[in-house]
Amino acid sequence: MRLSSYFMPTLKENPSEAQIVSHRLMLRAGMVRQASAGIYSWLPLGFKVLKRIEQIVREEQDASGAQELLMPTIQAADLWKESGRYDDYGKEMLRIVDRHEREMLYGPTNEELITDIVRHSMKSWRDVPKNLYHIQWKFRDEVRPRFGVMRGREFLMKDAYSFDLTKEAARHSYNKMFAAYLRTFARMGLKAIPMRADTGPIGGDMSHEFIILADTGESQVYCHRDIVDFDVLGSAVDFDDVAALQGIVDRWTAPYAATDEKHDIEAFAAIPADKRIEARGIEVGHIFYFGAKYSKPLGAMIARPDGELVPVEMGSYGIGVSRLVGAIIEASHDERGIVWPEAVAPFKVGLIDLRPADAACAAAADRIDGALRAAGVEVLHDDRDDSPGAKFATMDLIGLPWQLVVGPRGLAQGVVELKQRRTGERQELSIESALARLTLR
RNA sequence: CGGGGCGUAGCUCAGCCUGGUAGAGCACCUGCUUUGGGAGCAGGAUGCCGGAGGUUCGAAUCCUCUCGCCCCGACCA
Repeated sequence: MRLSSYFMPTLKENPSEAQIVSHRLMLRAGMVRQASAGIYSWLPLGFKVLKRIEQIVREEQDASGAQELLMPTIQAADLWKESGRYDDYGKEMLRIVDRHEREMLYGPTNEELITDIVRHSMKSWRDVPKNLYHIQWKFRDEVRPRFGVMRGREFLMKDAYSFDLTKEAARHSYNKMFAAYLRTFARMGLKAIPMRADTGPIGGDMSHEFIILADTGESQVYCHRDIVDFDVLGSAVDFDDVAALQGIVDRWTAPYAATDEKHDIEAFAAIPADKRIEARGIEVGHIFYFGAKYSKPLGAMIARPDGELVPVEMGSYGIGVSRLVGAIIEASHDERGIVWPEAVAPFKVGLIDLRPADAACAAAADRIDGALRAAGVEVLHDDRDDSPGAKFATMDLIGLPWQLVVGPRGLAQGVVELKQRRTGERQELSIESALARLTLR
């Protein structure tokens, strides 16, 4: 992509409405534009990142055996009256009346809808287990949206719902999501720590928030250092191996890790001082077992092998996809701008042509651009007629993992400069070795 | 929903107190010079001063109402 024709309206100055760093950088990098409070348009650069994150989430859900579907954003109020949540949900729910005076709502979540789908077609123990998910826009009319896309009113969320015959089977479904989440966040270059979360009226130990550590996080969290140093899961996870999966969950839930509201001061104090971590965290995922909370009132019953009808055992599993865009920036930036983990970066390489007016520079840059694209590497090629400083600053701001600088000075020596955004490390190489480096893997 | 603040050019903001032809920097357009970390000079375009009422000869400025946005708190993924 040539920057001269790409729609990427960057800002040199900080918009006054943005306080938190990810919000500022997203606006400055031209990733999003606020449409109204807590509601954003996603511009090309931001949309690319959003789709990358969404795709990683999708791949890992699929790998765990979950099946994707798509439910609507607008739901009928009737279902919510049936579950009893229509009145409970309060003003956070955006209520709409259609032309027939029928009460509708913009879905803040989908438990009712999925349960409705399932109750009509899941009748027997033979129909479970199932895990159905979708990635869809939700709306919660927050009193005070803030932090840009991290706490918007409209947000993109992956929500999965599991269906099982027994609580034991539901635990395995829960564990699958637990492992899938570890993999998902690790792939995005994040250290997400599962922390025991409030289970509400259900009780038990089956609710975890996945928290990433970032100085600007919204909540205070406490954990044992060991869990931060845990290895990311290898590629081989057998999601059908009940015992192995339980082992993974046991291992990750053994060290102390809690958010402020679940914090146990005594238990934390028992950890050796040098192993205690007190930090700020951002919740990017939440998994939850809730048994028959919805299946019972909505009559989602399945027949056991002995013929008795029982409410299906359910769990729900959310990942804040749009929130992750902000959260990743919170966890990965410096004073010059965003530092994208390669897996979610909008482009892998920023190709800077320092002097597009110079025929040799332009030819070299074009050749590199073509070679990278032919190798399947996404490139943002800065071919604008602008000062070098402006180009470097823009490229640092938008945070592409690699910058490849082509200029007259280097070309005269037969070299280009390759810079790694994260470390700032630069190296002069021949065009061929730079290409080889960037097209590896 | 309580408390506070801000709406003036695409962005950051001055002007408002004390009413009198709407400003600066950056960004944008033209030309020239420049070219390895947000360049220089010259010229140019850009605004219903958030909206509606009112006071006044005259309102960005004073008064009333309203809408929007931001921050702190409570709440939440």
